[in-house]
Amino acid sequence: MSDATTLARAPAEPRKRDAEATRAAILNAAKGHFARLGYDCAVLRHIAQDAGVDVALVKRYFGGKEALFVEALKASFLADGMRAWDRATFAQEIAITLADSPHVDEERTHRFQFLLRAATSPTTAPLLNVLIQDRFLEPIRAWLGGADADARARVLAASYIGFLVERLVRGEALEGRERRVFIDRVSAIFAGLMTVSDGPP
Amino acid sequence: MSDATTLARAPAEPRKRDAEATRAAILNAAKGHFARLGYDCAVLRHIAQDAGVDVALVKRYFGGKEALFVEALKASFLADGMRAWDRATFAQEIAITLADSPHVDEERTHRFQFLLRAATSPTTAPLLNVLIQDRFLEPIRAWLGGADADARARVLAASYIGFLVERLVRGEALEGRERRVFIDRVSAIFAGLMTVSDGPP
DNA sequence: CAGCTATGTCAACACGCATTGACTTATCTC
DNA sequence: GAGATAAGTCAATGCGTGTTGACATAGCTG
Repeated sequence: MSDATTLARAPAEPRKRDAEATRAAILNAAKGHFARLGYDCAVLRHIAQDAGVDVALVKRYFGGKEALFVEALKASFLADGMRAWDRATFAQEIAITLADSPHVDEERTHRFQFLLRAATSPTTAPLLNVLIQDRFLEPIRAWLGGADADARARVLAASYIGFLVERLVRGEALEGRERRVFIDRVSAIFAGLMTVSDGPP
Repeated sequence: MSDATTLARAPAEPRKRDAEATRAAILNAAKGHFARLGYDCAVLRHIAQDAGVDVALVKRYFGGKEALFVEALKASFLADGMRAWDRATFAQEIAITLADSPHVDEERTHRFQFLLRAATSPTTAPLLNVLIQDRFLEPIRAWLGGADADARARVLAASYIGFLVERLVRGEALEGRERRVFIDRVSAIFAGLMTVSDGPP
């Protein structure tokens, strides 16, 4: 396998010299690998190979693995934030996505998987607190609005992550009645968190 | 640091020769390390050192890292299952625990962290499907009972895992009003999942 | 075209880890 | 008490990884 790939890759394209482009290619490959494998299991060599460049370039452009990780994490979150979700369909839409297979949605949930992997790796968890607050919790909080938005955002974010994990280990879409009930229950939870509480002000 | 511990440990106790005991010590240390660090970041040498034995013994008694992991995982789940929770206070109790710092509860949630870490490591995730079904989802399902217990158990388990992650990255207890609202919302979710649906049979 | 600089390549190094087999010694049996 | 066997120790090996600096060359600049 190893010699096959080596031989196949070698004479392909001498690769145009373009700093911007290769930097972007590395970053892009890194996002995927970190999201799929987490910091500890991701391998620089594989990332580089995926981007079609030499490993040494990640040092030149990013300085090291950890720096690359931080950069990729930021870039992943820059994407769209808590964009204009339709409040009427939000809960249902998310629930359906979560009932599906993890593979149908890879593009959109990549950044959340990234977050999940980062949060559960003991190496990277310490780097997260600020980013979580600023780019994850805060947008959700703002989008939710109303009283106690901070606590509600916390619960919403946590549940979401949990469903993400569940979908990850489940590996395939839910079917039939279980799927329907799952969607109902999950969307009920999200919907409940969108409404402001009945408690004292 | 290294020489200090080495010197301190060396002349302490020559360690009685007891296969059962050392095997148990290794397993016990392993449970803690795997739960805290996950499979990939856990280090056999540290586990052995923690158990007060030589690394070579984990090979003798378990065969290798992966085998030790599986053993520890099983042992962790054997503990008590979904034991006799009081249905009246269940939701509230869990919510309070989740609002607290992850450190106050280490003993009881160790096995769930173990599960979480195992589920989110790409190396060990494949080993989990059966165990998840048999020793995690199924007990919850049985405890919940009623219609659509499988789907509800799924949602309950997923939410719980999510809250666990949130508490993990939060690192400290919630305080004041945010804490109260958090507890209310979370226990509402769990309570909701305990009641059988209003949908069609 | 000559020469310079940014860009890309290569081969090694250092380190941590799991694994392994040969060696030592306690504990038990006859 | 002598010998056997289980229990524990030690040092070394091999592999994968991040990192690094020396080297090659494309593409621009004068």
